Amino acid sequence: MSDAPWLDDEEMATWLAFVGLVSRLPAALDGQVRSDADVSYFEYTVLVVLEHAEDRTMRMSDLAYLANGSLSRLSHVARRLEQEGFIRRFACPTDGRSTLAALTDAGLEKLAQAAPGHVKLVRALIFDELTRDEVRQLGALSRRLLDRIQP
Amino acid sequence: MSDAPWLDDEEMATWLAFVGLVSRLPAALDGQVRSDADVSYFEYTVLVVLEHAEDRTMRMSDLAYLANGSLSRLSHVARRLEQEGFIRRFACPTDGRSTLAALTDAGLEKLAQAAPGHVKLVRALIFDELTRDEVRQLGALSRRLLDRIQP
DNA sequence: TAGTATTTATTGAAGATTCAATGATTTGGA
DNA sequence: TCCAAATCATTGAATCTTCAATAAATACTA
Repeated sequence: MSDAPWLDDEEMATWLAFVGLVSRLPAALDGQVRSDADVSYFEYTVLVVLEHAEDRTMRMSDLAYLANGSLSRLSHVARRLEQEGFIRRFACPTDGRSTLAALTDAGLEKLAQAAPGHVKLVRALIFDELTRDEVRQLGALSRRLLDRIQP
Repeated sequence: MSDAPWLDDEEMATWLAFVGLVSRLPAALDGQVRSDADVSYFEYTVLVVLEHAEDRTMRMSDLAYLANGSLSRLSHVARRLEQEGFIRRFACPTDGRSTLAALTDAGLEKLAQAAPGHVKLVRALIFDELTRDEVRQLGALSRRLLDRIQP
């Protein structure tokens, strides 16, 4: 129980900066899509994932996974998005347990509202700060750390 | 409005991994402190920040900043933490607008409950995966990106 | 094939966070 | 000094998320 050595100074400094980033970035992203298109960042992500799916359609559980959220969270959000006409849901023809969600034209317009500002913000916050090598570094590190977390 | 070029493949791959990490890490951290000590990760962070403050005491607004949360969020959380006896609040003697929050002995015990598991998890998820050079890389990148977000 | 376990999705309730409004105090300038 | 502006913190309402329970369909196994 006590066999894990504490972090040294360099690890601690890294951890503080990294966890600060992880804590603050979501609010920054959320603010932009909310003011540009009146959706949360999670809602925006759901729409983006659907946009890139075949037939703009995807199973709820796959959608939840790719949007980095729980199925329950997605289910609540999908109800709201469907009520506002940005997605529609229907039973999966090949597996009776599944529900498919599809992006509507209105949802596509919603995306068009938020996307330019989103790209601009991601550039301003992340990529304008990094050299090409650093982009590769960040990508490689992120993929490895993500693999440790994924269930 | 359309002068921001879209992300290229390498940037997009980096962004997807990074935003996935940012989305999923909080839940992983939250799960550990919640099961070890029945506090949220934000509550845990508040206690940790207080632990390292002079006299284990700090102004609410400074505490909110260092714990990476809004003042309103802290205010709600502080009420809960105070009710459970982990912190106490009192008026600042030098500035009548300010409230000071102090960690109690019970709060210190609470920290002791969560800290070993937290260090172990942070090691398992982050530092066990990285070489010393990569720790420095991640720290340097995180600090620069954090500086772009800070208000 | 029957019966059990697993997967998929939704729901309602409980709890947490955000937003806007409020109040109190201090700061700064006329 | 006095007044307006800014700072600090709290609160309640609205919204969002999590958790546990439920239900339906499919997969597995004897």
